[in-house]
Amino acid sequence: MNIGAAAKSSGVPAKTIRYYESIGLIAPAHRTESGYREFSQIEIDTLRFVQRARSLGFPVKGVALLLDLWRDRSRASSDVKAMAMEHIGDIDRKIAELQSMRDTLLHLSEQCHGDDRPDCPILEGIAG
Amino acid sequence: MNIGAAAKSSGVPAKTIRYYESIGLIAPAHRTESGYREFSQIEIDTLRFVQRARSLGFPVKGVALLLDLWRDRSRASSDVKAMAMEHIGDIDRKIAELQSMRDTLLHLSEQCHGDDRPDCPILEGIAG
DNA sequence: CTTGACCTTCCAGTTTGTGGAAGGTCCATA
DNA sequence: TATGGACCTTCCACAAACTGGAAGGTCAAG
Repeated sequence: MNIGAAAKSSGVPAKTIRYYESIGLIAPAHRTESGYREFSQIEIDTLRFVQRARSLGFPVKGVALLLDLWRDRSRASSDVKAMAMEHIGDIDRKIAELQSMRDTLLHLSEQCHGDDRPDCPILEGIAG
Repeated sequence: MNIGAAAKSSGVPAKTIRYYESIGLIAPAHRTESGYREFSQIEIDTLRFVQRARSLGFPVKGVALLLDLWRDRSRASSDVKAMAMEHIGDIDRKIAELQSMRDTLLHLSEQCHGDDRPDCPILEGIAG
């Protein structure tokens, strides 16, 4: 399978596959005589794993760790769970921050007429 | 006021003030004979505005627009409100995405023993 | 043999700063 | 007056995670 087919099959864009290879997240692909990359089913599976882990918000370095655990048949599931819980904590902090922004903005917006007049509690609120 | 005092007074780090100047978000500061930047109270107020708008999650380009509206005494408050509502929409989308990640991760984590055994529904879930 | 869809590498840009090096300035104290 | 420490200056590099585009090679069908 060449990179275009691998991209379609894994959900990771061709450009991104090359990028992942360049940063060492995935192993360098085998090449045909003419230099085209070739991907086996195992490599497609790996790419799909990466894609899913990324879509769960794990940073690329976290995905690298997850890949190591995934391939380590003697891993302890507690190690994986610890990573997941820590990541959930990160997500919770982000949600809380966004929620706080949202609350403030909504509060300010509710006080703003939103008409042709210049009077604007939103700007006043930001100015403090 | 030199840049260090401006930083303390506005909450924007000195390095970041220089950066904002370099990208044109704020006007170039006046300089003393020896080349030090000097900030007036108005500039401190502007920096504080920028700091607050950023902390509400507005991107730098959005802050630039807000600054324009802030300084435009003939603005319509509806323009400001529209920006705020759009930004709230962005935030809502981010929150929803994070919430979805969180739900999936928590669901997988709940199925994982988290002990010494290698069996791990989290990795299985990511692998698909 | 040509054409179009692939593939290759490499460089640049995105966003929002942060860290650090090399060197000039200012003020207080010895 | 000299000197030391805390400022300030510019400039370059790095962070995360890609994405776009240019220039050029390859493959398969008609």
